[in-house]
Amino acid sequence: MSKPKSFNFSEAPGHQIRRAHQLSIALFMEETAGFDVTPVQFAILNALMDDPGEDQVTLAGRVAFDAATSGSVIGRLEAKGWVRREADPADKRRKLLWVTPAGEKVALKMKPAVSKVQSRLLAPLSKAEREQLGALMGKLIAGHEKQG
Amino acid sequence: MSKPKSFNFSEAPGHQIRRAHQLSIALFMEETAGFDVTPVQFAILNALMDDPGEDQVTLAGRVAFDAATSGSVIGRLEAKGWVRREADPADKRRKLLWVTPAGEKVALKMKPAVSKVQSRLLAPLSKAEREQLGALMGKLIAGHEKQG
DNA sequence: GATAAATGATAAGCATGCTTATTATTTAAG
DNA sequence: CTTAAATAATAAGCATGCTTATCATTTATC
Repeated sequence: MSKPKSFNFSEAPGHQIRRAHQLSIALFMEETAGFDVTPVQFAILNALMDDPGEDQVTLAGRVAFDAATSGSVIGRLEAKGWVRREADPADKRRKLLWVTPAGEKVALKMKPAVSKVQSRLLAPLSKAEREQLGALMGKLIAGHEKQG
Repeated sequence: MSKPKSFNFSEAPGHQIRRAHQLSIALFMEETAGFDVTPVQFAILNALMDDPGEDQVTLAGRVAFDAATSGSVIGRLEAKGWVRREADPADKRRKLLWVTPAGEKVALKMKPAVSKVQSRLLAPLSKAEREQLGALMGKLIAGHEKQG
């Protein structure tokens, strides 16, 4: 309706994505309040449970984190006693990572809440629309990963 | 193919959105390198050009920023001489904002680069898919704004 | 008109998220 | 085998982005 003088902000894809990200994090924090785990921390905990003993670089790549950032996140997880870090005897540059039993317990206990975040986030869309969105986002991301 | 033990991460909407956000920012920084303007700073500059003399709260709401965050972002813009802050004589709590001529010049000069960010971001999608994505994201965001 | 509640801005504190630099270690090249 | 290049981790620095607390000002209430 309104003709913006400079830039149609609300329809800009970058802005939409930022807003969606903002909503996603807010819902996560709301649903998982009390666990004291951020979305990023949960992502790392979760990824590590799938591949125990992974090193930081591989892990960071798999969840698409900056290596420096994931290092500090893992440091916080280690401080909470949810992740264990150990030097690789075969390559002393590397530090291998394991989720501790306590960390695993927390991650498992959080799952229902995390599932609820997803359904709440996508609640405004129909089932068909959710699948469409997932497919489009997947294609968009994959398209950029190829020519990384 | 692989059956994840814990959580299908790459397909989780929150993760997709985070990745897309990451890509969006990276493209922005790449295309606008040399301007020394972050996506958030451009957003504010741009929003202010549409509504000169706006106060921080209204502005923050319009671009969906946290008030504290937008305050510090505006502080940096002010330091660069691109935004002018002035106390509202009618309500001394408020500070009204204007884009300076220098700020306006930078914002205008950046526009082609910003447009390119958008086309590069959406490049993996067809025209129809881009429109679909925009519509779905718009619906998702609007759905959450309603029950804010 | 004094006082309580609300509002706008800022500060402080924490957690990403990035870049660049540094250090330790390993691999590759000669 | 020694030196150069590459790699993994960390540190430091900056910019979001949020919460909570504080301060000044304004509005509402009695």
